[in-house]
Amino acid sequence: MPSTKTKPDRRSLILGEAARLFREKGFGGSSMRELAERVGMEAASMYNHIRSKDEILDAICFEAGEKYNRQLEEARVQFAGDYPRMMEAIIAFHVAIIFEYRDAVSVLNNDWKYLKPERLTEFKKMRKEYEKNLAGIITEGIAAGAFKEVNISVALFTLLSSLRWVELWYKPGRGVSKDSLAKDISAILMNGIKA
Amino acid sequence: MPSTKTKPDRRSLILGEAARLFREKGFGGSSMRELAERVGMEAASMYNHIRSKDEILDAICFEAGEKYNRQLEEARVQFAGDYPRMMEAIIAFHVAIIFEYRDAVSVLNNDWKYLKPERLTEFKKMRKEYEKNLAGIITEGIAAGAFKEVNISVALFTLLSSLRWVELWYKPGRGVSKDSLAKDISAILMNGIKA
DNA sequence: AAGAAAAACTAACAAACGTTAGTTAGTATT
DNA sequence: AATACTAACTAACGTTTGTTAGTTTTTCTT
Repeated sequence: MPSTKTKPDRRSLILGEAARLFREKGFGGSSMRELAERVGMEAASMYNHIRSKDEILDAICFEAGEKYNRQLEEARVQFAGDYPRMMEAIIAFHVAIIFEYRDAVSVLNNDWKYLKPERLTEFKKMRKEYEKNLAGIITEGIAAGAFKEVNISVALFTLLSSLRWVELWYKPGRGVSKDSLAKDISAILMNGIKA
Repeated sequence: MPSTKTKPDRRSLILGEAARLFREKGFGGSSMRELAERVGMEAASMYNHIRSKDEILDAICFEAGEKYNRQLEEARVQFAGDYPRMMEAIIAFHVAIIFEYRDAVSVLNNDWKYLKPERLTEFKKMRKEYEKNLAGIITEGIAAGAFKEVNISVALFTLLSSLRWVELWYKPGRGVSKDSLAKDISAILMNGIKA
């Protein structure tokens, strides 16, 4: 049979450790030598598994980005027509992705601007597309009478930024479950804080 | 009379240009030579006005941080007892500071982690204190019956992150006034988006 | 067991980094 | 006019950077 979990998979190890390091020190502040130390090999040895430092950043950003794209499409079809539930699902999967891929999400959010020019353009396109889809959902929700007539751009970015902060704020050890966190965020964004 | 606007004030020029550069490329991604080029002098010449690259970051972060502290204290006393209005004022001054000191705010938000260890500790303390004050306001607002019984930490970070995003999203040329933006954000955070 | 392929190593490169030293030109003070 | 100060300059320093070359060790295949 084909090896299912036998491979050590050094490349994934490097990418994962790189995400951790970039999260702590930023892309520019992280050196290949320090990364190599964490991985447990010499800097030069890593080049047997990756092409360049830029390629590492590239892989992390786009792999994480695609996770978001897939989940958004899934929520779109699964809760078609039911906008409040769809929105809750969107909030929930954002939280879930952050819980599972915390380091990569951090890199996606903070270090995307250091992508090589050509790929940077593509990344921005992907991101804009995501925002457009999400804005579309809000617009439809308003049209369907499910949402208030809020400013769509402001609602979009309030939503995205509230979710982004989870990555910056959430500390794994604190015993906060992702379900309760998603629920609390939903409560505030859906109903506000005013009594 | 003492010179009120006669001084060229190279130090401020350097700090301002540094904020712009750090915003674009990050602290680690910005070199003293590139900064010097933007300022219009040689890299070495800047050391007549600043002590080190770290000192630049330090000055930007703490100066911007103090603006927030002052304004929060002001809102606290000005709207004592009226929690909805106080919250709206807080949202408004966050937006106002971002409109006026966009670059510095970006550095404050993104590059604070590169402060020298000793100052980093102090910065974190300042930040934690700010969050504590804001959390206190929310808590009091709930006790006074002005706010719903939301999760305080989640409300706090939803608020802060929604405001933080303004810096990332807002493009100066787009003709969005800071008053209308503050109003739209307030509407969503206070009342939610659900119809 | 032999040979091939993969993955580690050491050593070194050229470039860029923050910063210092030493000097010079312009400006203000005496 | 002499002096002191400010702010610019050029040149260079010692590190660190990402990366390559060449070699040796480990692992897989036959």
